[in-house]
Amino acid sequence: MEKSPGAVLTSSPEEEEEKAAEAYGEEQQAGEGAAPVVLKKGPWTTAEDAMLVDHVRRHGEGNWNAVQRLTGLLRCGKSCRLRWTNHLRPNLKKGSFSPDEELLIAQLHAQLGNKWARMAAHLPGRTDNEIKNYWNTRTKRRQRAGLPVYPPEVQLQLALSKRCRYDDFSPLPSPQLPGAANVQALDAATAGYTSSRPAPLDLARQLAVTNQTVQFLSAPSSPWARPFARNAQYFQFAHSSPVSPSTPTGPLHPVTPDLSLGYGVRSTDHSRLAPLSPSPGPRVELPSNQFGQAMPLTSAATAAGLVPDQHQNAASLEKMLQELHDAIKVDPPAANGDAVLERHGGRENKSGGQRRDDDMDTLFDMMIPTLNAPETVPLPQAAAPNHSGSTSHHSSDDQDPSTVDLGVDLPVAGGASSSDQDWGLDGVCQWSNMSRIC
DNA sequence: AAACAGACCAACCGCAACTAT
DNA sequence: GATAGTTGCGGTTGGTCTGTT
Repeated sequence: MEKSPGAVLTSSPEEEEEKAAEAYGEEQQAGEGAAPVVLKKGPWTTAEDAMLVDHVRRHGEGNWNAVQRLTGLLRCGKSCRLRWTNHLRPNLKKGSFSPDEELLIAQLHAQLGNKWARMAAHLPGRTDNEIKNYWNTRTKRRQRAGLPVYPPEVQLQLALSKRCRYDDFSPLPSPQLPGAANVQALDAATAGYTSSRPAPLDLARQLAVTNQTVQFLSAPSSPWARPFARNAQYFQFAHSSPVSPSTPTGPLHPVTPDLSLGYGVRSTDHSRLAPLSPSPGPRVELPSNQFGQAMPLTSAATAAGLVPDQHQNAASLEKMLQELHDAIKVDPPAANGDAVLERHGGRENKSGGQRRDDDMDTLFDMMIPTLNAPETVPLPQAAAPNHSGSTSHHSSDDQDPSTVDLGVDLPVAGGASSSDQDWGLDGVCQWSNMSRIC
């Protein structure tokens, strides 16, 4: 919105300017010992803006309480600072947020919580107030609709970071980065881990760089991989013949949450964001709650439709998962029952395998609320606002990042349909296109 | 056309951290 | 170390705009 600063004034800006000038003159005449100046509140006038800009031009930023004294502007220092930082300072980017910015905000919020100023530092030209307003309105709307607050990519990252407690939580790769740079960014994001633990992005990175299609022709031997197989209908198999979502006989639904594009980049948004690879080569697809339309498939039907040349891919993925499985152990449940994933060199202990399996189930549950009943995937328009998704309120300000538990409450949609609707491929219900759906 | 609801935005308030004396 | 002043941040409020009924 580009509202005029004086839009809500009961008097015109000119009148306000006149009043300000009068007050300024009176104050000058009154001199020392005069009654305390009654500072003005409310929207700023263009004249006040001009005075403030002129002051900053002369004296620079800071020392805001001196503005009133030096210019006669009837505003407190706080108000001056706010006006300057939010509206008058140069290089401010006005207008609505771009899809990239929206995604970055989601990522940053997942990472930082309500740290608007720190988020603004990652968004040049944007103010904390702007980001805060944006997030609050979008979040409120989505919660009311029972939709997940975070995009699926961010949910996955949250799921991984929530299940695994690490020494740090590295910056996310920028969605603006081109594909190769994103892989580098992922590397950079994981490179700072000095402990023996894996970086939280490792799983996704491995999946991203594997660059292979996946398939499950039979139940995987690894319990770690079973959830993937159980939800195989949510994987895309790039090697197979293209299966149209509308193809009645198509066993697979081409969902495309492409982690290889860096967290937060939907592969369905290639027009907006650079893909990892310039060529549409085969890639691993992770489960997603994105649906172009309803696909009431069962895993059995999915498996029945697999083509033989995908067998090798399944083995490849399973091998990769097994390696990951071997590299991670699960601590005994904490007091609160949370399992803690940690790296270790040996094989799993007796109970670890089951818990890893549970972890992956949990991950899928968080990612895809419909997984437990895929046959009931409703039509996109059947939103079910029966769950108040919640954002974590990170009240523990400035916690030591080495100990911070990014316990963001994953805003899982209560209704199976909500995520379908929200992250649909038709552009109607995308993250960045929510403004008028409720 | 009017009423209403929701979205959007600017600005205020209180608090905490920081800095100077 | 205590105090006052300043700055920054996050939560909240209130006004306007816009779409819907």
